[in-house]
Amino acid sequence: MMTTIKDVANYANVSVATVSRVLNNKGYISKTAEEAVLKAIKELDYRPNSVARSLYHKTSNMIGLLMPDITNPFFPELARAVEDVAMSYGYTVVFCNTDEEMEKEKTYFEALKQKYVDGMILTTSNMDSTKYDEFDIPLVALDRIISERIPTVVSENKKGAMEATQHLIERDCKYIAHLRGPVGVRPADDRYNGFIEIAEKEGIGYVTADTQFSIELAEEKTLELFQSHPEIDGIFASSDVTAAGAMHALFKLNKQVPQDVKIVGFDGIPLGTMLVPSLTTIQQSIYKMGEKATQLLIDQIEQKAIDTYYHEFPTSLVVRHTT
Amino acid sequence: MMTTIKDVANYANVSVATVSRVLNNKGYISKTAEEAVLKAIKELDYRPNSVARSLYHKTSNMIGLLMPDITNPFFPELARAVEDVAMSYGYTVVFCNTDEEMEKEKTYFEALKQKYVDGMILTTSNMDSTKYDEFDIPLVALDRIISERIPTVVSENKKGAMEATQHLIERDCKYIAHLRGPVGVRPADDRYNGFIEIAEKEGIGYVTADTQFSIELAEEKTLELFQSHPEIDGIFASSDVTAAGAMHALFKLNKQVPQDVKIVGFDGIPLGTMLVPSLTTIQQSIYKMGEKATQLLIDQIEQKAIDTYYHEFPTSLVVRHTT
DNA sequence: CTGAAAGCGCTAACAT
DNA sequence: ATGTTAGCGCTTTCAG
Repeated sequence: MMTTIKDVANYANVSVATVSRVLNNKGYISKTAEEAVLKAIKELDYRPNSVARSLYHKTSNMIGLLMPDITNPFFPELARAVEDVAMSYGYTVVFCNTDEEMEKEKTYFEALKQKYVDGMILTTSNMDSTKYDEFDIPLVALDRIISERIPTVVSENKKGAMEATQHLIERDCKYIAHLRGPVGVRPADDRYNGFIEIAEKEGIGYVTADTQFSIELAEEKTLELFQSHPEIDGIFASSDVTAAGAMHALFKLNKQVPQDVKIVGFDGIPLGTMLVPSLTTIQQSIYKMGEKATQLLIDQIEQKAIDTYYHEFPTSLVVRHTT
Repeated sequence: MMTTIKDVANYANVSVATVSRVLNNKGYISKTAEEAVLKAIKELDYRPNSVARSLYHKTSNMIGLLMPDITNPFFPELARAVEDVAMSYGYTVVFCNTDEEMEKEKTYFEALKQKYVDGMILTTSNMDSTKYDEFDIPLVALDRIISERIPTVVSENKKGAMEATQHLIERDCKYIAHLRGPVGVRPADDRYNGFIEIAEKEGIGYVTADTQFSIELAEEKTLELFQSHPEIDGIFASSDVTAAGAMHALFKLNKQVPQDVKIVGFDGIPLGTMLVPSLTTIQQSIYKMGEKATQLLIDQIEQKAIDTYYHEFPTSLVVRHTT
C-alpha cells in the first residue's frame, strides 16, 4: 500500500511533525533525527501525498490552460511552452478546449477552481470581461486581451499587419484582399486595423472578408472574393492556416503564386515552411510568449511582484516564396 | 471566503452528514431536509471541494495523458479526442510531454500518481515494460504496445504499410525507398515490416533509411538516399511529416512529384491536404482511437469489465496527388 | 529540538 | 431519518 508520513515516523522513531519538518526544511531538527528520517524515507520509498498537502494549503501545483482548440496548429507550440516552464517549476498543467464556447469556458473555470488550481492561462475569453475579475485566482491572458487587471502577453499584431501590407505593396500589389480573423477577437481586430491603415494611407484598392481560423472557410471565402474582385493580386491572411486555405483556392482558380497573386500569412507556424511555395508570413514568437505567460502566472502564484502588466512581443516578416 | 459543507449545514440547520447525503444522493433524507439543504447550497453558492473528496476517495477525476510532444502534428487530434470524452465523463486531463525521455516519463508518472490521477493514457513508453505493471493504476496504451496486461489501441500499421507499398508498385515504381520511423517503436517497426514484406514478395528493389518524426531529418536522409540510389522512383514515408520532409528534398533535387518520384505518407493529418501536391497517405482514425482509448481507461477506472484488450483500427489508403 | 493535537473539507460507519 | 465522530495524509501551532 501507499506509505504515509506516519509510516515514516514510526520507522524512524520520531513523530510525524518531525518528519514533516525535514520534508519541508522548516524549524529545528537535530542532525540525528534528520538522518533517521531521511533514511526511513529512502528505505520506505516514501513520497508525500500531494492531495493532502493541497487540502491544507489550498493550492495544487496545477495550472489550467484554456484554449479554443489544440487542433488549431497555433496552439500546440504555445501549449508546449506552457507545459515546459510549468514543469520546470514543479507545476502540472491541465488543458481544456473551449471551442470559444462560453458554456465550456464556465464549466472548466468551475471545475478547475474546485480542484484548487493555482492559476490559469487564458487564450480564449468569451465571458463578460468583468466576470474574470470576480474569480479571485491568478490569471494571465495570452494572445488575448481581457482586462487591464489581468497580465497580458500578446504580439505586436497591428504592427505586424502593417508590415505585411507594406510588403505586399512593395511587391507591387495593386489590389489587396484581407482575410480577416474572427471579429471581436482582439488580435484579429488589430491585424485588420493595421491592414486598413496602410491600405488607406497608400491609397491602394482593397477588400476584406470575414473568416474564422478554418482552412475550408478561408478557401471558400477566397473563391468568393475572386468572383467579385478578379483584380486581386495580393492577399494578407490573418493566420497561416487561412493563408493555406487561400492557396488552395488559388490553385483551383489556376492562379500562380506568387506570379499572379502574392500571399502573406500571420503566425509563423511550421505549416508555412511545408507549403509549396513556402509561405511568406509574419512570425510571432509563439514559444516565447507561452514561456512569458507562464512565468507571469507563476510569479503571481508565488506572490512575486509583477513589474509590467502588458507584454507585447515583436513580430518579424519572414519572406519566403509566396511573395 | 470559500463556503464549506459546514456552512451549508449550519445554514440549513442540519448536520454535515445530511448535507453530504443530499450531495451524493446516498442514504435516506427527508423531503424537508433535502429542500433545506438544496436551498442553502443555492443561497450560499456552495460547491463541494474536490480536493477534500480526493483525499478521502483516493481518486481525483483526473487522467494523465503522456505523449512525446504535442508539437508533433499527430498528437493534437489525439489529445483533443481524449479531452473531449474525458470531459464528457467529468474527468479533467493533465498533459505531459515526455520527448521520449525515460526520465521525464518517470517524473510525470510519480507526480501524477501523487496527485491520485485515476488513470493514464500512454502514447509513449520508454521504461522497461514490466515497470508499468508495477504501478497499479489503470493504464491504456495508445499508438504503442507495451504489455498484454495493458489495454491497447493501435492502427493496423502493418496492413496499412503493405497497402501503401502495393499502391506504389501499382503506380509503376521500380525502386522504392522507405523512410523508416524510430526503431523500437512498435507502430514504426510494423510499418517497416509491412513494407519489407511486400517489397520482397513483389521482388522490387528497395532501400530504407532510419528517421525520427522530424521534417528536417527526413529531408536530409532523403537527400542522402538519392545520392546513393538515384534510381529511386517511389517513397513510402513512415509518417506524413516525414513525407513532407521528403518532398522538400525532392524539390531541392529538382525532381517532379509525382512524375519522377511518387510518395505515400502515413497518418492522415491535415498537413497532407495542405501540401502541394497534396499527399497520398494511409489514413488512421486518429480521433476515434483517442476516443476508444479514453473510453477503455474510464471503463477500467469505473470498474467496468473490459471485453477486449487489444483494439486495432483499420487504416485506409487516401489517394491524392503525390502518386 | 520534538511531540501532541487540531484542523484543511469531505465521507461513511455507527449510533440514535 | 439524522447526527456524531473518526479518519483520508499532511502541516502547524502550542507546549514542553
